[in-house]
Amino acid sequence: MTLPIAFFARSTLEVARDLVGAVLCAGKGRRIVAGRIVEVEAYLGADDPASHAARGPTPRSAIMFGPPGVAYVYFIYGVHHCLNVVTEPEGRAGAVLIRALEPLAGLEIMSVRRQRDSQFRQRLSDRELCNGPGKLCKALGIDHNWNGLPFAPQRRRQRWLDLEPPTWPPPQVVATPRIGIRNAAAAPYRFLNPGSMFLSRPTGRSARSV
DNA sequence: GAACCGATTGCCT
DNA sequence: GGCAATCGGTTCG
Repeated sequence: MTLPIAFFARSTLEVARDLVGAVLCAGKGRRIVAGRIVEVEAYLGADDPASHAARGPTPRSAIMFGPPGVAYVYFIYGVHHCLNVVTEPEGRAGAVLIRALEPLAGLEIMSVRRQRDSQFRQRLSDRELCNGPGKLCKALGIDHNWNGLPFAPQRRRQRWLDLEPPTWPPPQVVATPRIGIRNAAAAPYRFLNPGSMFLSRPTGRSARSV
C-alpha cells in the first residue's frame, strides 16, 4: 500500500516523524532495491534558516513550494546527492531529508553501486550500505535525474519511487538536533529509531521521545 | 561573471 | 581527528 498524497500534505515535522519505519522502494530498469527508513530530518520554510527554502523560492528550491509527495534531489559538495520528500500543501515549503535506511532488498545491487572501484572489492557490510544521505542515494542509484519524481509506483517507467507505511507496531521515534547544521542547530528536527543499528550517527544524549 | 560555500564522505595521519 | 574532493547554486558587484 502506497502512502497517499494526503500523508505528505501535512506539517513537515509530522511527516518526518511518521516516515520513520516507512519502506522506501526505488526501481531503475529491472533493478529494484528497498530499505526501511530509520533516520530523517525535517526542513521547513521561511522560519528555518537551515532550509534551502529559507529565502523564498529559487530555481533549486522552488520544488519545495510545489505539490507534496514528490522527490527533491540536490547535489552537495560537488560529490553527493541527497533525497528529500516534499511536504506541506502546495504553496507552502517543506521537505524531509532521508538520512539512513535499513536495507531490505537488493543488497547485492546496493553493494556494487557503493563500491568506488567495482572490481576486486569485498562486499560492504549491510550496515554500511545506506547509513548516510549520500550513501543511500548511491546505493539506490538516485541522482539529479530523479528530481521531481512522485513517490508512487509507476513500474512501466525507467525510474520510479515508492513509499509504504510502517508495519505494525510502529517503531519508537526520538528527536535530536540535525546533523551538520550551523544555524538553528538546536532545533530537534532529526527523527530516528534509536534501536536501529543502521543510523548515520549515534542517537545522541539529547534525544527525546516524540 | 566572480567569489563563496555547502542538509557529505572517505582517506590520511 | 583532520581535511581534500569537486560542482552547482546563490549572492554580490
